[in-house]
Amino acid sequence: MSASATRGQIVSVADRLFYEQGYEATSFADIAAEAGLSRGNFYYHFKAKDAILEAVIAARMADTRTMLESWEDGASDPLERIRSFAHIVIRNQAKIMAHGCPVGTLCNELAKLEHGAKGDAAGVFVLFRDWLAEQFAALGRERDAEALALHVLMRSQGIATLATALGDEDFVRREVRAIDQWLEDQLPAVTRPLQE
Amino acid sequence: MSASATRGQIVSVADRLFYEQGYEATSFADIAAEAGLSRGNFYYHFKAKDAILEAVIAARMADTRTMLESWEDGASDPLERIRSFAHIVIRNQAKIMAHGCPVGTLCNELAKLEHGAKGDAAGVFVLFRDWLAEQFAALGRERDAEALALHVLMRSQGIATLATALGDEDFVRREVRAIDQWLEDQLPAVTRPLQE
DNA sequence: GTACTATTAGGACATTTGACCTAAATTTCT
DNA sequence: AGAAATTTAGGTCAAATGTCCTAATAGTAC
Repeated sequence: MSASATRGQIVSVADRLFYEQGYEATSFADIAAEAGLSRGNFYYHFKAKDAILEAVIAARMADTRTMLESWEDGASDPLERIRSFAHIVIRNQAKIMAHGCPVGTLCNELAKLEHGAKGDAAGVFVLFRDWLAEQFAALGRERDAEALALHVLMRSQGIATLATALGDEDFVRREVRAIDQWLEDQLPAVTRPLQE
Repeated sequence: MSASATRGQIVSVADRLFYEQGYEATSFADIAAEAGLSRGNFYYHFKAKDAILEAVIAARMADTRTMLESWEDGASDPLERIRSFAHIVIRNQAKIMAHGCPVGTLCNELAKLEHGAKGDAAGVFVLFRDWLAEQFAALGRERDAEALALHVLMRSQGIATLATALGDEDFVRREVRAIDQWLEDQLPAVTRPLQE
Protein backbone atom coordinates (compact mmCIF):
# COMPACT_ATOMS: atom_id res chain seq x y z
CA MET A 1 0.00 0.00 0.00
CA SER A 2 1.23 3.48 -0.81
CA ALA A 3 2.23 5.77 1.99
CA SER A 4 -0.55 8.25 1.38
CA ALA A 5 -3.12 5.47 1.23
CA THR A 6 -1.89 4.04 4.53
CA ARG A 7 -1.95 7.50 6.03
CA GLY A 8 -5.46 8.05 4.76
CA GLN A 9 -6.51 4.71 6.19
CA ILE A 10 -5.10 5.66 9.59
CA VAL A 11 -6.88 9.02 9.53
CA SER A 12 -10.14 7.39 8.47
CA VAL A 13 -10.01 4.80 11.26
CA ALA A 14 -8.86 7.38 13.82
CA ASP A 15 -11.68 9.71 12.75
CA ARG A 16 -14.26 7.00 13.42
CA LEU A 17 -12.72 5.82 16.69
CA PHE A 18 -12.27 9.35 18.05
CA TYR A 19 -15.95 9.84 17.34
CA GLU A 20 -17.16 6.53 18.74
CA GLN A 21 -14.88 6.19 21.75
CA GLY A 22 -13.49 9.67 22.29
CA TYR A 23 -9.96 10.94 21.75
CA GLU A 24 -8.49 10.02 25.14
CA ALA A 25 -10.03 6.58 25.21
CA THR A 26 -8.63 5.69 21.79
CA SER A 27 -5.10 4.30 21.88
CA PHE A 28 -2.46 3.88 19.20
CA ALA A 29 -3.03 0.15 19.47
CA ASP A 30 -6.78 0.54 18.87
CA ILE A 31 -6.23 2.47 15.66
CA ALA A 32 -3.42 0.21 14.47
CA ALA A 33 -5.48 -2.91 15.12
CA GLU A 34 -8.55 -1.63 13.26
CA ALA A 35 -6.43 -0.37 10.39
CA GLY A 36 -4.57 -3.67 10.26
CA LEU A 37 -1.16 -2.11 10.86
CA SER A 38 1.65 -2.63 13.29
CA ARG A 39 2.17 -0.01 15.95
CA GLY A 40 5.57 0.79 14.51
CA ASN A 41 4.19 1.48 11.06
CA PHE A 42 1.81 3.76 12.77
CA TYR A 43 4.63 5.75 14.25
CA TYR A 44 6.22 5.99 10.83
CA HIS A 45 3.27 8.09 9.69
CA PHE A 46 2.43 9.96 12.89
CA LYS A 47 4.99 10.83 15.51
CA ALA A 48 2.51 11.70 18.24
CA LYS A 49 -1.15 11.41 19.06
CA ASP A 50 -1.56 15.17 18.60
CA ALA A 51 -0.49 14.76 14.98
CA ILE A 52 -3.26 12.23 14.29
CA LEU A 53 -5.76 14.54 15.92
CA GLU A 54 -4.66 17.40 13.69
CA ALA A 55 -4.97 15.20 10.62
CA VAL A 56 -8.43 14.03 11.69
CA ILE A 57 -9.59 17.60 12.23
CA ALA A 58 -8.18 18.62 8.85
CA ALA A 59 -10.04 15.72 7.24
CA ARG A 60 -13.27 16.75 8.95
CA MET A 61 -12.85 20.31 7.75
CA ALA A 62 -12.40 19.02 4.19
CA ASP A 63 -15.37 16.64 4.49
CA THR A 64 -17.53 19.46 5.84
CA ARG A 65 -16.61 21.76 2.99
CA THR A 66 -17.51 19.00 0.53
CA MET A 67 -20.85 18.45 2.26
CA LEU A 68 -21.67 22.16 2.21
CA GLU A 69 -20.84 22.30 -1.49
CA SER A 70 -23.09 19.34 -2.19
CA TRP A 71 -25.93 21.13 -0.42
CA GLU A 72 -25.28 24.19 -2.56
CA ASP A 73 -25.46 22.02 -5.66
CA GLY A 74 -28.54 20.22 -4.39
CA ALA A 75 -30.65 23.29 -3.70
CA SER A 76 -30.64 26.81 -5.08
CA ASP A 77 -33.09 27.94 -2.40
CA PRO A 78 -31.17 29.12 0.70
CA LEU A 79 -34.05 28.02 2.91
CA GLU A 80 -33.83 24.52 1.51
CA ARG A 81 -30.08 24.54 2.10
CA ILE A 82 -30.52 25.48 5.73
CA ARG A 83 -33.05 22.67 6.07
CA SER A 84 -30.43 20.28 4.69
CA PHE A 85 -28.29 21.23 7.65
CA ALA A 86 -31.08 21.04 10.20
CA HIS A 87 -32.03 17.56 9.06
CA ILE A 88 -28.58 16.06 9.67
CA VAL A 89 -29.67 15.11 13.17
CA ILE A 90 -32.42 12.96 11.66
CA ARG A 91 -30.30 11.43 8.92
CA ASN A 92 -27.57 10.56 11.44
CA GLN A 93 -29.96 9.88 14.29
CA ALA A 94 -28.65 6.42 15.19
CA LYS A 95 -25.03 7.55 15.33
CA ILE A 96 -25.87 10.71 17.23
CA MET A 97 -27.83 8.79 19.85
CA ALA A 98 -24.87 6.47 20.30
CA HIS A 99 -22.01 8.99 20.20
CA GLY A 100 -23.36 12.52 20.00
CA CYS A 101 -22.36 15.18 17.49
CA PRO A 102 -18.79 14.58 16.26
CA VAL A 103 -17.92 18.26 16.42
CA GLY A 104 -19.59 19.17 19.70
CA THR A 105 -18.32 16.17 21.62
CA LEU A 106 -14.78 16.61 20.36
CA CYS A 107 -14.76 20.30 21.30
CA ASN A 108 -16.05 19.44 24.75
CA GLU A 109 -13.42 16.76 25.27
CA LEU A 110 -10.57 18.94 24.05
CA ALA A 111 -11.78 21.79 26.28
CA LYS A 112 -11.55 19.55 29.33
CA LEU A 113 -8.11 18.30 28.30
CA GLU A 114 -7.08 21.91 27.72
CA HIS A 115 -5.79 20.67 24.40
CA GLY A 116 -4.45 23.30 22.03
CA ALA A 117 -6.38 21.80 19.12
CA LYS A 118 -9.72 22.84 20.60
CA GLY A 119 -9.73 25.94 18.44
CA ASP A 120 -9.04 23.85 15.33
CA ALA A 121 -11.87 21.48 16.21
CA ALA A 122 -14.20 24.44 16.67
CA GLY A 123 -13.22 25.49 13.15
CA VAL A 124 -15.82 23.05 11.82
CA PHE A 125 -18.45 25.01 13.74
CA VAL A 126 -17.13 28.21 12.18
CA LEU A 127 -17.43 26.60 8.77
CA PHE A 128 -21.08 25.74 9.40
CA ARG A 129 -21.77 29.11 10.98
CA ASP A 130 -20.39 31.12 8.09
CA TRP A 131 -22.14 28.95 5.52
CA LEU A 132 -25.46 29.22 7.35
CA ALA A 133 -24.97 32.97 7.70
CA GLU A 134 -24.51 33.21 3.94
CA GLN A 135 -27.81 31.46 3.40
CA PHE A 136 -29.60 33.74 5.86
CA ALA A 137 -28.05 36.77 4.16
CA ALA A 138 -29.35 35.48 0.83
CA LEU A 139 -32.78 35.35 2.44
CA GLY A 140 -32.59 39.04 3.23
CA ARG A 141 -31.36 38.79 6.80
CA GLU A 142 -27.90 40.32 6.21
CA ARG A 143 -28.14 42.28 9.46
CA ASP A 144 -28.44 39.35 11.84
CA ALA A 145 -27.27 36.54 9.58
CA GLU A 146 -24.55 35.36 11.97
CA ALA A 147 -26.83 35.40 15.00
CA LEU A 148 -29.42 33.37 13.11
CA ALA A 149 -26.73 30.93 11.97
CA LEU A 150 -25.54 30.43 15.55
CA HIS A 151 -29.13 29.93 16.66
CA VAL A 152 -29.57 27.04 14.21
CA LEU A 153 -26.22 25.56 15.24
CA MET A 154 -27.20 25.94 18.91
CA ARG A 155 -30.44 24.05 18.40
CA SER A 156 -28.80 21.22 16.52
CA GLN A 157 -26.22 20.88 19.30
CA GLY A 158 -28.88 20.85 21.98
CA ILE A 159 -30.85 18.22 20.10
CA ALA A 160 -27.77 16.06 19.70
CA THR A 161 -26.81 16.25 23.38
CA LEU A 162 -30.28 15.39 24.65
CA ALA A 163 -30.70 12.69 22.02
CA THR A 164 -27.54 11.02 23.30
CA ALA A 165 -28.52 11.37 26.94
CA LEU A 166 -32.19 10.41 26.70
CA GLY A 167 -32.47 8.44 23.46
CA ASP A 168 -35.86 9.93 22.64
CA GLU A 169 -36.56 9.71 18.88
CA ASP A 170 -39.83 11.59 19.11
CA PHE A 171 -38.03 14.47 20.74
CA VAL A 172 -35.56 14.67 17.86
CA ARG A 173 -38.28 14.66 15.19
CA ARG A 174 -40.33 17.20 17.10
CA GLU A 175 -37.43 19.60 17.55
CA VAL A 176 -36.36 19.36 13.92
CA ARG A 177 -39.92 20.22 12.92
CA ALA A 178 -39.70 23.14 15.33
CA ILE A 179 -36.57 24.36 13.56
CA ASP A 180 -38.39 24.14 10.22
CA GLN A 181 -41.24 26.15 11.70
CA TRP A 182 -38.87 28.69 13.18
CA LEU A 183 -37.11 29.03 9.83
CA GLU A 184 -40.36 29.90 8.10
CA ASP A 185 -41.09 32.48 10.78
CA GLN A 186 -37.75 34.14 10.07
CA LEU A 187 -38.52 34.87 6.43
CA PRO A 188 -39.28 38.50 5.65
CA ALA A 189 -43.00 38.85 4.95
CA VAL A 190 -42.43 39.82 1.32
CA THR A 191 -41.01 36.42 0.48
CA ARG A 192 -43.95 34.60 2.00
CA PRO A 193 -47.29 33.81 0.36
CA LEU A 194 -49.69 36.72 0.50
CA GLN A 195 -52.35 35.11 2.65
CA GLU A 196 -50.05 35.16 5.67
CA MET B 1 -11.53 12.79 60.14
CA SER B 2 -14.61 10.62 60.26
CA ALA B 3 -15.20 8.08 57.55
CA SER B 4 -18.25 9.81 56.13
CA ALA B 5 -16.46 13.16 56.10
CA THR B 6 -13.51 11.63 54.26
CA ARG B 7 -15.86 10.00 51.82
CA GLY B 8 -17.68 13.27 51.28
CA GLN B 9 -14.39 15.02 50.68
CA ILE B 10 -13.43 12.45 48.05
CA VAL B 11 -16.77 12.78 46.30
CA SER B 12 -16.58 16.56 46.33
CA VAL B 13 -13.10 16.61 44.81
CA ALA B 14 -13.98 13.89 42.29
CA ASP B 15 -17.10 15.81 41.31
CA ARG B 16 -15.06 18.88 40.49
CA LEU B 17 -12.27 17.01 38.69
CA PHE B 18 -14.68 14.90 36.63
CA TYR B 19 -16.25 18.16 35.54
CA GLU B 20 -13.05 20.06 34.85
CA GLN B 21 -10.93 17.29 33.32
CA GLY B 22 -13.44 14.60 32.38
CA TYR B 23 -13.95 11.18 33.91
CA GLU B 24 -11.36 9.26 31.89
CA ALA B 25 -8.68 11.89 32.26
CA THR B 26 -9.04 12.01 36.06
CA SER B 27 -6.97 9.40 37.88
CA PHE B 28 -7.21 8.06 41.41
CA ALA B 29 -3.96 9.82 42.10
CA ASP B 30 -5.41 13.15 40.96
CA ILE B 31 -8.33 12.84 43.35
CA ALA B 32 -6.23 11.55 46.23
CA ALA B 33 -3.70 14.36 45.80
CA GLU B 34 -6.34 17.11 45.77
CA ALA B 35 -8.19 15.53 48.67
CA GLY B 36 -4.95 15.14 50.65
CA LEU B 37 -5.19 11.37 50.98
CA SER B 38 -2.91 8.48 50.27
CA ARG B 39 -3.79 6.11 47.47
CA GLY B 40 -4.17 3.18 49.81
CA ASN B 41 -6.50 5.07 52.08
CA PHE B 42 -8.45 5.99 49.02
CA TYR B 43 -9.14 2.35 48.24
CA TYR B 44 -10.50 1.88 51.70
CA HIS B 45 -13.40 4.13 50.76
CA PHE B 46 -13.81 3.31 47.06
CA LYS B 47 -12.80 0.00 45.58
CA ALA B 48 -13.06 1.08 41.94
CA LYS B 49 -13.39 4.16 39.80
CA ASP B 50 -16.93 3.17 38.89
CA ALA B 51 -17.88 3.41 42.55
CA ILE B 52 -16.68 7.02 42.76
CA LEU B 53 -18.59 7.86 39.61
CA GLU B 54 -21.76 6.44 41.11
CA ALA B 55 -21.25 8.46 44.28
CA VAL B 56 -20.58 11.62 42.27
CA ILE B 57 -23.74 11.13 40.23
CA ALA B 58 -25.74 10.50 43.41
CA ALA B 59 -24.32 13.71 44.88
CA ARG B 60 -25.23 15.65 41.76
CA MET B 61 -28.76 14.29 41.89
CA ALA B 62 -29.04 15.46 45.49
CA ASP B 63 -27.53 18.86 44.71
CA THR B 64 -29.90 19.30 41.79
CA ARG B 65 -32.91 18.47 43.94
CA THR B 66 -31.74 21.04 46.47
CA MET B 67 -31.30 23.66 43.76
CA LEU B 68 -34.77 23.00 42.33
CA GLU B 69 -36.27 23.32 45.80
CA SER B 70 -34.48 26.62 46.36
CA TRP B 71 -35.98 27.91 43.10
CA GLU B 72 -39.38 26.83 44.28
CA ASP B 73 -38.85 28.71 47.52
CA GLY B 74 -37.44 31.70 45.67
CA ALA B 75 -40.34 32.21 43.28
CA SER B 76 -43.99 31.27 43.38
CA ASP B 77 -44.44 32.21 39.75
CA PRO B 78 -43.71 29.16 37.55
CA LEU B 79 -42.49 31.43 34.75
CA GLU B 80 -39.96 32.97 37.11
CA ARG B 81 -38.83 29.50 38.17
CA ILE B 82 -38.23 28.46 34.58
CA ARG B 83 -36.23 31.63 34.09
CA SER B 84 -34.11 30.66 37.09
CA PHE B 85 -33.19 27.55 35.17
CA ALA B 86 -32.60 29.29 31.86
CA HIS B 87 -30.25 31.79 33.49
CA ILE B 88 -27.88 29.16 34.87
CA VAL B 89 -25.82 29.43 31.71
CA ILE B 90 -25.22 33.10 32.47
CA ARG B 91 -24.53 32.64 36.18
CA ASN B 92 -22.07 29.83 35.41
CA GLN B 93 -20.83 31.33 32.20
CA ALA B 94 -17.12 31.22 33.01
CA LYS B 95 -17.21 27.58 34.07
CA ILE B 96 -19.37 26.55 31.14
CA MET B 97 -17.05 28.21 28.67
CA ALA B 98 -14.14 26.36 30.23
CA HIS B 99 -15.70 22.94 30.78
CA GLY B 100 -19.22 22.84 29.33
CA CYS B 101 -22.36 21.71 31.10
CA PRO B 102 -21.51 19.17 33.82
CA VAL B 103 -24.48 16.97 32.94
CA GLY B 104 -24.28 17.11 29.16
CA THR B 105 -20.55 16.57 28.95
CA LEU B 106 -20.64 13.65 31.40
CA CYS B 107 -23.46 11.97 29.49
CA ASN B 108 -21.54 12.41 26.25
CA GLU B 109 -18.37 10.98 27.73
CA LEU B 110 -20.12 8.00 29.31
CA ALA B 111 -21.96 7.32 26.04
CA LYS B 112 -18.66 7.07 24.20
CA LEU B 113 -17.17 4.83 26.88
CA GLU B 114 -20.34 2.72 26.74
CA HIS B 115 -20.34 3.06 30.50
CA GLY B 116 -23.33 1.59 32.28
CA ALA B 117 -23.71 4.70 34.42
CA LYS B 118 -24.78 6.81 31.43
CA GLY B 119 -28.41 6.26 32.36
CA ASP B 120 -27.73 7.37 35.92
CA ALA B 121 -25.97 10.50 34.71
CA ALA B 122 -28.90 11.28 32.43
CA GLY B 123 -31.07 11.08 35.54
CA VAL B 124 -30.11 14.68 36.31
CA PHE B 125 -31.63 15.67 32.98
CA VAL B 126 -34.78 13.76 33.90
CA LEU B 127 -34.90 15.65 37.17
CA PHE B 128 -34.71 18.99 35.36
CA ARG B 129 -37.16 17.84 32.69
CA ASP B 130 -39.83 16.75 35.17
CA TRP B 131 -39.42 19.86 37.27
CA LEU B 132 -39.66 22.14 34.22
CA ALA B 133 -42.69 20.17 33.00
CA GLU B 134 -44.38 20.79 36.35
CA GLN B 135 -43.84 24.52 35.93
CA PHE B 136 -45.23 24.50 32.40
CA ALA B 137 -48.22 22.50 33.60
CA ALA B 138 -48.80 25.11 36.28
CA LEU B 139 -48.81 27.70 33.49
CA GLY B 140 -51.67 25.90 31.79
CA ARG B 141 -49.67 23.84 29.33
CA GLU B 142 -50.44 20.42 30.84
CA ARG B 143 -50.84 18.89 27.39
CA ASP B 144 -47.35 19.57 26.08
CA ALA B 145 -45.54 20.28 29.36
CA GLU B 146 -42.87 17.65 28.82
CA ALA B 147 -42.17 18.72 25.23
CA LEU B 148 -41.78 22.32 26.39
CA ALA B 149 -39.51 21.22 29.21
CA LEU B 150 -37.28 19.30 26.80
CA HIS B 151 -37.21 22.31 24.50
CA VAL B 152 -35.82 24.51 27.27
CA LEU B 153 -33.30 21.83 28.23
CA MET B 154 -32.32 21.46 24.59
CA ARG B 155 -31.65 25.16 24.22
CA SER B 156 -29.55 25.35 27.38
CA GLN B 157 -27.49 22.40 26.19
CA GLY B 158 -26.97 23.93 22.78
CA ILE B 159 -25.91 27.21 24.33
CA ALA B 160 -23.46 25.45 26.63
CA THR B 161 -21.86 23.45 23.84
CA LEU B 162 -21.38 26.42 21.53
CA ALA B 163 -20.22 28.59 24.42
CA THR B 164 -17.49 26.07 25.17
CA ALA B 165 -16.49 25.71 21.53
CA LEU B 166 -16.60 29.36 20.46
CA GLY B 167 -16.29 31.35 23.70
CA ASP B 168 -18.73 33.99 22.54
CA GLU B 169 -20.30 35.81 25.51
CA ASP B 170 -22.61 37.90 23.38
CA PHE B 171 -24.03 34.74 21.88
CA VAL B 172 -24.82 33.36 25.34
CA ARG B 173 -26.60 36.53 26.48
CA ARG B 174 -28.51 36.81 23.21
CA GLU B 175 -29.72 33.22 23.33
CA VAL B 176 -30.79 33.46 26.96
CA ARG B 177 -32.80 36.55 26.06
CA ALA B 178 -34.29 34.53 23.21
CA ILE B 179 -35.38 31.86 25.69
CA ASP B 180 -37.03 34.53 27.84
CA GLN B 181 -38.83 35.85 24.78
CA TRP B 182 -39.88 32.35 23.73
CA LEU B 183 -41.17 31.69 27.25
CA GLU B 184 -43.42 34.71 27.11
CA ASP B 185 -44.74 33.59 23.73
CA GLN B 186 -45.71 30.24 25.25
CA LEU B 187 -48.07 31.74 27.81
CA PRO B 188 -51.77 31.29 27.05
CA ALA B 189 -53.19 34.61 25.92
CA VAL B 190 -55.44 34.95 28.96
CA THR B 191 -52.49 35.24 31.29
CA ARG B 192 -50.88 37.97 29.24
CA PRO B 193 -51.64 41.71 29.38
CA LEU B 194 -54.65 42.68 27.30
CA GLN B 195 -52.87 44.91 24.80
CA GLU B 196 -51.09 41.91 23.27
C1' DG C 1 -6.12 0.37 83.33
C1' DT C 2 -5.72 -3.53 80.10
C1' DA C 3 -6.81 -6.46 76.41
C1' DC C 4 -9.47 -6.91 72.43
C1' DT C 5 -11.66 -5.36 68.20
C1' DA C 6 -12.98 -2.36 64.53
C1' DT C 7 -11.98 1.52 61.97
C1' DT C 8 -9.01 4.73 59.70
C1' DA C 9 -4.79 5.86 57.54
C1' DG C 10 -0.53 5.18 54.84
C1' DG C 11 2.40 3.20 51.66
C1' DA C 12 4.87 -0.64 49.26
C1' DC C 13 4.32 -3.65 45.38
C1' DA C 14 2.50 -6.05 41.13
C1' DT C 15 0.15 -5.78 36.87
C1' DT C 16 -1.55 -3.58 33.02
C1' DT C 17 -1.79 -0.23 29.55
C1' DG C 18 -0.49 3.32 26.50
C1' DA C 19 2.76 6.55 24.28
C1' DC C 20 6.85 6.54 22.14
C1' DC C 21 11.19 4.55 20.03
C1' DT C 22 14.58 1.42 17.29
C1' DA C 23 16.45 -1.77 14.26
C1' DA C 24 15.73 -5.18 11.16
C1' DA C 25 13.00 -6.89 7.31
C1' DT C 26 10.42 -6.14 3.32
C1' DT C 27 8.69 -3.86 -0.58
C1' DT C 28 9.10 -0.48 -4.34
C1' DC C 29 11.43 2.04 -7.63
C1' DT C 30 15.17 2.84 -10.73
C1' DA D 1 21.27 -5.09 -8.01
C1' DG D 2 21.01 -1.14 -4.91
C1' DA D 3 18.86 2.89 -2.80
C1' DA D 4 14.87 4.60 -0.80
C1' DA D 5 10.56 4.14 1.10
C1' DT D 6 7.64 1.46 3.83
C1' DT D 7 6.42 -1.98 7.20
C1' DT D 8 7.13 -5.15 11.04
C1' DA D 9 8.27 -6.83 15.48
C1' DG D 10 10.02 -6.08 19.07
C1' DG D 11 11.15 -3.05 23.53
C1' DT D 12 11.33 1.04 26.92
C1' DC D 13 9.36 4.04 30.12
C1' DA D 14 5.92 6.32 32.69
C1' DA D 15 1.47 6.38 34.53
C1' DA D 16 -2.71 4.22 36.25
C1' DT D 17 -5.22 0.57 38.50
C1' DG D 18 -5.66 -2.54 41.98
C1' DT D 19 -3.81 -5.65 46.04
C1' DC D 20 -1.74 -6.31 50.29
C1' DC D 21 0.39 -5.37 54.45
C1' DT D 22 1.44 -2.42 58.54
C1' DA D 23 0.54 1.10 61.90
C1' DA D 24 -2.15 4.31 64.44
C1' DT D 25 -6.44 5.48 66.56
C1' DA D 26 -10.73 4.86 68.86
C1' DG D 27 -14.10 2.46 70.99
C1' DT D 28 -15.61 -1.57 74.04
C1' DA D 29 -15.54 -5.34 77.46
C1' DC D 30 -13.71 -6.73 81.54
